[in-house]
Amino acid sequence: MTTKATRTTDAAKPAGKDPVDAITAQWAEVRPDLDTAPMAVFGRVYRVARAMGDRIEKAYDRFGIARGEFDVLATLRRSGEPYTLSPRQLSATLMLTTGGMTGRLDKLERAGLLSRSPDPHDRRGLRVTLSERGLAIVDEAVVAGLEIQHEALEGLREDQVEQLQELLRLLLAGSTRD
Amino acid sequence: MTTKATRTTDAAKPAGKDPVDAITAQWAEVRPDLDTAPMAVFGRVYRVARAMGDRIEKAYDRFGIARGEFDVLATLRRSGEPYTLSPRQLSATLMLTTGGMTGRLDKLERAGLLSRSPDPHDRRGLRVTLSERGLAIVDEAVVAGLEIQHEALEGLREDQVEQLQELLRLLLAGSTRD
DNA sequence: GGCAAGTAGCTTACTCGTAAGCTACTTGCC
DNA sequence: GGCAAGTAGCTTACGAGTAAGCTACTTGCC
Repeated sequence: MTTKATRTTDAAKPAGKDPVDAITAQWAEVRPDLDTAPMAVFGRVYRVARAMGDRIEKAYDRFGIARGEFDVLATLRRSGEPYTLSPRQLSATLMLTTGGMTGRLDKLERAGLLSRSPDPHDRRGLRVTLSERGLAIVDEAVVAGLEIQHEALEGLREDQVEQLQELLRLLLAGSTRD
Repeated sequence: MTTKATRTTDAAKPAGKDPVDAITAQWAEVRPDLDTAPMAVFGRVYRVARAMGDRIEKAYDRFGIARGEFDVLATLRRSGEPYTLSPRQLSATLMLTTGGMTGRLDKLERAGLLSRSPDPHDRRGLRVTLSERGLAIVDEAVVAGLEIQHEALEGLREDQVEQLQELLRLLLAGSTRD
């Protein structure tokens, strides 16, 4: 299945030029000594992340939550019943400072999507629990988000998605090792 | 990386589990009705973007610039001599509001890496020009950044990088169309 | 030529994140 | 048991972005 576009810049593969091609071409012109291949890879990664982040943010709008707030609800949701975690677990999972988590929890608690209660076993700690409304909203929102993501993958065949998956796994490993 | 996580070519799902696998597995448990494949793709994209952003930010530290500031300098640099663009062109290219661009230019001008001068043909406008120091710094910083990115790609063979490139091109197209 | 509409860049108010420091509580060691 | 060190969550100060509104200038149309 490897119809790989080995030849660098011929009329090889389907995809046309995109903004990242324009940028790397400009670099090649002014700094021909640089190997711009990595730039093209990560440039596209950044743009996909940003574009999809914006789209999904917009999809969550109608549920009255921002993306970071969805992430909190989703982390609680996927932890399973009783949908309870500590602020510490949440901030660790979401790679957020504890101060940032305090803010998100404040907003979500005010909106009635979760509640904070004292941890019965550790008086320093709290237990954050999804409310019924929070559960309902996250269960709808996750579907809405997946739909957006699914659409973005429509241009890829099944086997290409799998291939991409494997390559991204390697890329993530390389990007986070040490 | 460690030993031989590079046996990607066979039926065997090669690379070991990563945090994204854990998340999708959790979702599969509590919501077996969902197709979590898109989540796995974009989850890795987000994580790569964030991890590499952090690394590169750190690499630019020694040049005294933040990543967003590098982007401004880089846009000027790759535009070629005389390294001059308008704030409007910069904010459009970098997908930044004009207010945000004002702030970045303020910082960079204060640091002596660029200068603002009136546009001789349009008295509303400005021309932003890279200073000699700005040029020197961006030329060093771009190499430092590429080095980080190159390292992150070490776990991939040449042909895998090309394949990834093509797939990301499709993904970006799907993520930004409409 | 004159005026409405558009554009360039800056300012202001606000949001959401971090870093660092605080208090309260728990843990480990003697 | 008692105390130093560690941990949980909140607060404060700050940074960097957006959205919206401002002034100054340009453009297009009559």
